[in-house]
Amino acid sequence: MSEQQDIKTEEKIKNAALKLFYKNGFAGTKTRDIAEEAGINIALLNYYFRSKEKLFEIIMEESLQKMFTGVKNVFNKPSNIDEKIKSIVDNYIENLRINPNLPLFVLSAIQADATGFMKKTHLSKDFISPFFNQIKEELQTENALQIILNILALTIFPFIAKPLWLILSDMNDEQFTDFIEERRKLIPAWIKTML
Amino acid sequence: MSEQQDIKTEEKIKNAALKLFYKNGFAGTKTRDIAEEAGINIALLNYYFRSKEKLFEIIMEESLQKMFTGVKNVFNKPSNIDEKIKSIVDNYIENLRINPNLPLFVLSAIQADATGFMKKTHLSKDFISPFFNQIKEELQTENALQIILNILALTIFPFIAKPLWLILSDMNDEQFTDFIEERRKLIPAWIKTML
DNA sequence: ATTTTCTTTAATCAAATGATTAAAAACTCC
DNA sequence: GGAGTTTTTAATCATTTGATTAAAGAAAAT
Repeated sequence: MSEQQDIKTEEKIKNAALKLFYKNGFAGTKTRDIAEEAGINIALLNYYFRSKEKLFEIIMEESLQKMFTGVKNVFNKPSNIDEKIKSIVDNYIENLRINPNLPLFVLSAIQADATGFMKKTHLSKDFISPFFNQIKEELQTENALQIILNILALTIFPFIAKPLWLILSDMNDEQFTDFIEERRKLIPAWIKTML
Repeated sequence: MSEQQDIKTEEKIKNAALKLFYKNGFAGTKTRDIAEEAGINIALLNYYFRSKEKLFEIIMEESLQKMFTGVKNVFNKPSNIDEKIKSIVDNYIENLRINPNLPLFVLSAIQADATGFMKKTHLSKDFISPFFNQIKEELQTENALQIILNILALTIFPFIAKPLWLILSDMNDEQFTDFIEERRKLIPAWIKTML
């Protein structure tokens, strides 16, 4: 068996699918586009993944993994709040540099089918509870949820709004990268001033 | 001519189209779905709007209007920064209460076709310049762009991430509304502490 | 009332699209 | 090197989908 080759073809399809799903969503991505992008025959897509839908589910599952595994570990790490905030921001920005349109992909898919998503994912309150409780107790604030959402908003939103922001701010890609690098340092400071 | 009836049918189609485009995007929305949602024959869609694409462009144009006209006026109003920040947040939250998934719709569409969008819209640096310069000059800060993005992020992101946030925070719709109402007051204060 | 114009419908078309099939090609193992 | 297995391809199918057409129905104008 050409183990090496098998993995390569399967991976080629997944890479192509990810790229197109991220850009155009499920309905906007045609199996023929994926095949062309991957440089393979359309039938291979069904041979390896049975259907476009199954392929999408795999991409989605791995995307959720990328989006949440890192932060989950940070949430559960035994360190102080300042360190955690810094880690969360660093973690997200690092991931988003590699996959800038992962959030829009995930959030669009959830919006299109929130109930279907709920059934498949294992996300719940438990996910943020450790961090939520730490903020609430150590800082004696009732705004722990607001603060958590602020961290996510300040970090993730720029990537979601990037194409529009480039127009509004008249930046190019390189300037945007610098702009984000600046934010990476500023966001933890901003959050601290809110507390 | 049944002027009244005409407007009604056209409006029914537009309302149905907006609802479905917002939820499922352009590719995910089928003309038959729009027709069914509007309670009309498919041919009427083409009779009134020539094509699905033209209908989409109209919805997009009106959406951009809703998304930017209000803020543009605030930007250009001769008032102090604190007042402006408050107005921007109030303005957005009011609009987003009515059309919660407008931002995701617009941002997804831009991502799918950034160049096509650039050609049609008249947005540019000029849009934020008045507010940008005011912040820069009155507050002597180099972070004016970061601050503007923060206002947008803190205000808009919760609506984009709403379906996911409801799961993560274990809120229901009513609690989310209260949560946003709280933010409406908190965001201007948070921004002030950043300056 | 009758003609004319505007609106709506059912039926249909052509292209796009997800999926399958049968056969060829490549590879593995003996 | 040949049987058996896995991978790949070209061709095709059935359905979906955006759009059109021709005719019916409703309203307006004369």
